[in-house]
Amino acid sequence: MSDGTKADDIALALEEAIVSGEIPPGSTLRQEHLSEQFQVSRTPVREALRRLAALGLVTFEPNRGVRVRLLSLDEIREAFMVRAELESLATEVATPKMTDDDLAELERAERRFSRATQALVEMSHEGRQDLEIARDWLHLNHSFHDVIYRAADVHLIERMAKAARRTFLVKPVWATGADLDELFLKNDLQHRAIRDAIAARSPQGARVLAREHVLSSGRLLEAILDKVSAQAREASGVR
Amino acid sequence: MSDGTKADDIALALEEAIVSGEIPPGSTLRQEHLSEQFQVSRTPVREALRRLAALGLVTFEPNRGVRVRLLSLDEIREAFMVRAELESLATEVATPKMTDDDLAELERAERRFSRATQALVEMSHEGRQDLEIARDWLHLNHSFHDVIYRAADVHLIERMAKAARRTFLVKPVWATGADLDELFLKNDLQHRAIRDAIAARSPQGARVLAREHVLSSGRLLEAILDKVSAQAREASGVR
DNA sequence: GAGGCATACTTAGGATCCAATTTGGGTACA
DNA sequence: TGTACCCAAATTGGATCCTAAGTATGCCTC
Repeated sequence: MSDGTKADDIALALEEAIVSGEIPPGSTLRQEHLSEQFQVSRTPVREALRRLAALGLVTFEPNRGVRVRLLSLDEIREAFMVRAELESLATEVATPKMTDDDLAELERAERRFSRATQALVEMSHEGRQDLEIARDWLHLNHSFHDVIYRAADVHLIERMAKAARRTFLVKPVWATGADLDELFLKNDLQHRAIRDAIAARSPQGARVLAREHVLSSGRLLEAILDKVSAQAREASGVR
Repeated sequence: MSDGTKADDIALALEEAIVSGEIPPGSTLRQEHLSEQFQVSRTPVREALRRLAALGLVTFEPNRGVRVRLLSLDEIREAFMVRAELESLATEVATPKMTDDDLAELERAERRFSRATQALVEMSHEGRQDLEIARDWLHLNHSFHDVIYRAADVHLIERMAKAARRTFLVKPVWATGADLDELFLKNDLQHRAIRDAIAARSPQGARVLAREHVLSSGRLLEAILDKVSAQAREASGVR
């Protein structure tokens, strides 16, 4: 019960659980079950669900319950298109506004992300699957862009772009492999290029690079999804 | 109680009332007042408010009530930037997908909007203030873009662009005058240009035109807001 | 034995009730 | 006279209860 109302807390917790894949897409949520899980009555639970419904994470089916939304590949592609437009816009707006402090922070964020990418690639070479490293990678990826948002001071754009971020699940992001390493490294290099363009005070350049970067991330995710489903097919074929 | 739950109905009604300016921005909403207004208990009212809060139309201040969000000029500008990006993206996506039927419908929408613009300009010349005509104009403006969205078949983009549409109020749109006529007519011509680009199967061209069109609409709204506030200043000065 | 209808059970929607927090006014004291 | 404190009224947040809608199960009929 960190802050404010319980409905908000529950909404946050459920959002996290849905986005992280802890609650599988397509499953139906029982209000009573949630209420005893969070040790509250059904009232705040329902208010939280209304919020999630407005965000598009769940759908209400009157008198039948709420269902966790499951996204098609098309919708995931759309989400990346939206992010590409909005993040590139934010980057363009941010470029002239970035102070030296902001640039220094951006560089720190970029370094941290670089290290996370290194760790991910090493992990891939060793054939390990460390969910914590993968989660860190994703989080630091977002952190980089968050620095830009903060400098751009565009609350509405930020809010909508982050809504687009939340539409797809991060759970299946944990396929790695030699074929993907190249894409991961490219992703890392793109951060550097974006920062260079900002440092060079080129709004248009930064914009184009940011756009390409997000679309490239989308292709990376698609490659990962392909690989995951291929592995799943193989596994079921063996069985 | 057209469909589904009362919470949904109330949310729709409140959304309309807020966007239309019927409920003034910055005012606080009393749950009990709303419940007797809609002839229901406070429970569905609160669920409706949660939905509006998730959409960003109102803000919850714990134990203090909900406040209708009031937007700064900066945020209105942001909303138009978002719309410019998303609508141009949708237009680009739609262009190769438009069937002849879609194009015919787009032309009809454009014609209707043209007539609404004519009516608006005539009204301006006669010095009248007809809220119905103005409302029609805005509605038909949206209709034109809705045809494009339908053809593009991009639900997420459409949802987010429409969320951006809803962030600003349409109430102050009712200043007219000779200085604004030019901008209204330009707006109308841009629709024609966009349709021509789509008909010529030029996704990039349509995209650029759509972007410029939305940004131009933003400048139009700013001009209107300027005029309205100037008139308000004059009125209070006279008094 | 299969299909349809009725009934019981499950679950969501909505109303009412209680608790907790805020705010405004009034009073007492410096 | 101004300020601080306290109490009461108003209002929201949350819990419980009731109703209605939907689903499943079982019985009856063909």
